[in-house]
Amino acid sequence: MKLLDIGEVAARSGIKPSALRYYEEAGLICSVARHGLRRQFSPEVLLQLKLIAMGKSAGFSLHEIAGMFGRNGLPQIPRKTLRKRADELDRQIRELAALRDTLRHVAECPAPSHMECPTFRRLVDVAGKRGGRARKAELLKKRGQRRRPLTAA
Amino acid sequence: MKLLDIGEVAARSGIKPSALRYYEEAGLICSVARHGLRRQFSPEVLLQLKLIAMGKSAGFSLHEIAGMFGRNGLPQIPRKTLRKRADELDRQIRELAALRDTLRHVAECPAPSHMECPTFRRLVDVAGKRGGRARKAELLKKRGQRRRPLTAA
DNA sequence: GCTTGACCTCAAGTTGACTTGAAGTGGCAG
DNA sequence: CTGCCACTTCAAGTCAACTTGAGGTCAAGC
Repeated sequence: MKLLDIGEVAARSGIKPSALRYYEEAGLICSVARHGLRRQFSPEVLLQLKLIAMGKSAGFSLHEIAGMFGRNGLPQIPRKTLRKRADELDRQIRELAALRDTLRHVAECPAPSHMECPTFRRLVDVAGKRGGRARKAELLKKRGQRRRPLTAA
Repeated sequence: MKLLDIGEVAARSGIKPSALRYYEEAGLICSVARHGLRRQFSPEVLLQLKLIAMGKSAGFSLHEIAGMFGRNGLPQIPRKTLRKRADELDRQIRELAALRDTLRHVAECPAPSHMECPTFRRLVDVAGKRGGRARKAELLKKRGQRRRPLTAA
């Protein structure tokens, strides 16, 4: 199993070396050795990076992701928590789908003002309904964080 | 149509007054009048805020969202762009679904190391396949932004 | 053996999205 | 008329997630 140095990992993952060092510092990934000064990564890290990218895309902070995948990059948290996360993702997926449908609708709809188009209002409402209460509770609880970078970048 | 002052909007939307002012400053919403010094918002703004929340949840930056919904909070951009956005959302939804499935799988799977579980690997791979090329191109193009906060907060 | 270039560390800077604090304003209840 | 209190502005602070820059290391090719 040959090792990769940081430039190689960067090239294959599309993540800059500086970010990779930052991730290592943050405990999200770890290099398995050094060649001189140079970090050597196992190819495994590419999979971990994919997981990290997925997590970021899902709106989790690096800190949360770090907590999600323990030491070796494999998830090591209570099943219950995992299921809760999955449920949250379901909610988020529904919202995104609503936004997507809204955009598609707007792209087609010839109405002069969307605010008056019933289809538009219904679409927007859909997003709010599901989990509205839960969302509010979460808001009150989490005062002051959850910036959630969207990634995809 | 009665107007709301900022505290009222904050209470109904769950967004702090300071953030609302910030959004106004950024051109995402606008107050329709002043009562003394106090901003007065049309109830319409609540719908706009919902759209903004959806956009944030979808991973768009406030700047992007501002570009998405013009002046009065209604989308005013080329249909083609809207459709492209919708397609991007589709991709993102697929990724989130993959992450969700991965989490659910991990919550159930009794394998000692997930990295060795074929189901796990397949799930993770799914996310990467679709749009890998497109993603890379975007990366090269957008150097240096797209931090994407996740919101949902 | 010398250069080169990809790596290293560490501190400081950047960006986006807000929040916080100080100092002021003004409508309205008493 | 007097307070009060929710609002106002503006500057500065904060936090996450990186990036940038200065100054240094070292293995490999010439």
